[in-house]
Amino acid sequence: MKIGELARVTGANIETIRYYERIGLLPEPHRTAANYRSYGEAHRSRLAFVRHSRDLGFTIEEVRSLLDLSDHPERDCGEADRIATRHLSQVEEKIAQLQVLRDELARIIGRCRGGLAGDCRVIEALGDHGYCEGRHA
Amino acid sequence: MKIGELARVTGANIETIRYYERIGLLPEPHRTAANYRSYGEAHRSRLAFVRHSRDLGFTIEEVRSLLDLSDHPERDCGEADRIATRHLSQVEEKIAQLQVLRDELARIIGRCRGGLAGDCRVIEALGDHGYCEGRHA
DNA sequence: CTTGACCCTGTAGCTGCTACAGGCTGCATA
DNA sequence: TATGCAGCCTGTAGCAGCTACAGGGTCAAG
Repeated sequence: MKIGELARVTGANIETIRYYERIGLLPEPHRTAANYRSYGEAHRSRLAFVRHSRDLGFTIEEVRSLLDLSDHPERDCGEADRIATRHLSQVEEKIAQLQVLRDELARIIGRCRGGLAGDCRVIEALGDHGYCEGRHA
Repeated sequence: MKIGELARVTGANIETIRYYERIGLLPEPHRTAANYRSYGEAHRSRLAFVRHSRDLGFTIEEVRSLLDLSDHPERDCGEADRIATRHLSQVEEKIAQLQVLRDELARIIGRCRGGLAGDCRVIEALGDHGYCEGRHA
C-alpha cells in the first residue's frame, strides 16, 4: 500500500504520516524501486493507534509512551493507566474552565441590546470598568 | 510607566507586551531619551482589554476586531455581538467534544485492572481491535 | 508522447506566545 | 570613580502539531 492509500484508509493526512515518520512515531517503511513508501498491515494498525490516541487528546510524547508499552506486552501496564488517568483529569479541568468561560460569555452577550458600539455591553465588559468584581479573588 | 511596571499591573508578560506591539495590537508608546518604552493609562486599559479578551478565548484577530469597535463608538455593535456569539458556540461545541472524550477515557481507564501491558485494556482500546464499533458512523 | 495523478525531499508557515543572546542604561554602593 | 546589578533594548529562534508549498521524479492511460 502506498502513502495515499494508507492516508485514505486511516483518515490521516499524507503530510501528517510523513511527519510522524520524521519524528519517529512511525517506523520507516520499505521503499519501492521508485523510492515510494510501501506500507503493510502493521503500519496501518500502528497509525490507527496513533490517530486514535491523538483524537483522545494525548500529546505526541504520551502517544510515544503508549506505543512503547504496546510494543512491550511483558511490561507492567501501570504506566498506561497513569498516563490515561492524568490525561483524564486534564480533560476534566479543561471542561470546567470552559464552562466558567461559557457562563461569562453568555452573561456578557445577554446584556447586548444592539445599538452603538459606544453603548455596547459586550465591548464594555471586555474593558476594565464594568468587569466582574472579584472574579479573580 | 516603563514596560516592567505595565507588565506587573496588568499581569501580562513583558515579552508578550512587546509581541502585541509588534503585531499591531497595541500602539507604539513614546520612548524616553534612553529609548525605553513609556506607557500611560490609555495603554494600560487597552492592554487590560486585550488580556481579558484573550482570557475569554478570543483569537488575536477577534481581539483586533473588538478593539477596532471599541475605538469607534459610533459604529453598530452588531459585529461585536456576532463575534462573541460565534465564539460562545465554539466554546459550547468544544465542551461537548471534551465531554465525549472524557466519557470514553473514563470507560477505557475503568477497564484496566493492572497487570501486563499485553493484557491491558487501555492499550488495547487504543488499537483498532476493541475500538468503538460505529462511533464514526 | 503527452497528460495527469501520484509520489519524493526540503523548507517555511500557522497560533500565541516564550526564551534566549548580546548589548545598552540607570542607580546604588564600596 | 569604579563596579555591580536590575532593568531595558533588538532580533531571532523555539514550542506543538501539523499543513502547505516549491520544485522535481514516476507511472499508467490515451
